[in-house]
Amino acid sequence: MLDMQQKIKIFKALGNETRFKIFKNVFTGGYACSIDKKKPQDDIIAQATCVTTIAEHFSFSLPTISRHLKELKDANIIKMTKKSNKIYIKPNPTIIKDLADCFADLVDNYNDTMFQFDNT
Amino acid sequence: MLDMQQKIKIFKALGNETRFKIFKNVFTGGYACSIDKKKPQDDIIAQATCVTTIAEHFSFSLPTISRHLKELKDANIIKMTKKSNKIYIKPNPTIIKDLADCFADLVDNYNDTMFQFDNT
DNA sequence: TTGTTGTTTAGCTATTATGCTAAATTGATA
DNA sequence: TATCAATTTAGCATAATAGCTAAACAACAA
Repeated sequence: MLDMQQKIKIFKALGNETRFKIFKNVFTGGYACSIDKKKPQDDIIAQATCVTTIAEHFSFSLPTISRHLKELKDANIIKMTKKSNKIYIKPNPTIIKDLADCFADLVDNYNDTMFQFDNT
Repeated sequence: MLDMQQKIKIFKALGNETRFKIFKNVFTGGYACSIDKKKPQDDIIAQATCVTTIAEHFSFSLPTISRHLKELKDANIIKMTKKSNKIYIKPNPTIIKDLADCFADLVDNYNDTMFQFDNT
């Protein structure tokens, strides 16, 4: 699935408050692109959002948000699709699923083999 | 369960190669404390490991590893128990379980409500 | 008491991360 | 073509991170 370096990249990306908030909102649909709200049915990625819209939710500058988004993209947490002169941002649920599975496996494996631990 | 700041702390802690390796090995039993190997049955936390033993697996200095362990402890990822003049390190599986659950929920919620996404 | 082992703290340096503004780029539109 | 809107790149300042060595501390052993 995910190799160690990929995992570390994901953790690094999510270990920053601004990026974590972006991640959470992108995933839970917390953002809506103002333009798309007017004509959702016209657009195949109507539920996606764009860079400027996300930046509006923060007090940081647009370039700063842009760079945070790049990091989330490089960690494969979000997907960015250019359409005309805008970039639509979507979550990448498969990678988060992989991460959840990897943690769950770790815990399962731990419970199976290390039951003799005293975890007080 | 975990609030946002706790999650960010966990991600920050795991977003470093050395700490990630320590975390992985502590969880999977990759370390064994040399002293305890001689008399495992005598010790209630025989499967645990200690600071010096972990440091032996890295080319970094002992103080450096000590500080990494402190960060993992502060993020609640590991538990450190002092016994005589040694500190035993154990994983904290509950927090990792919480994290796995939180990711899994995110994905489930995403799949339920955002099925109209085109995730190509 | 003196020494030994295990660990942390202090203080330093180098690198990385995070913010900014200004300028560049890209695509759409008048 | 000129302009506008959306985004990124460049260059800079500051803060945080991660490494080191030396020194301190804590518990045990001789």
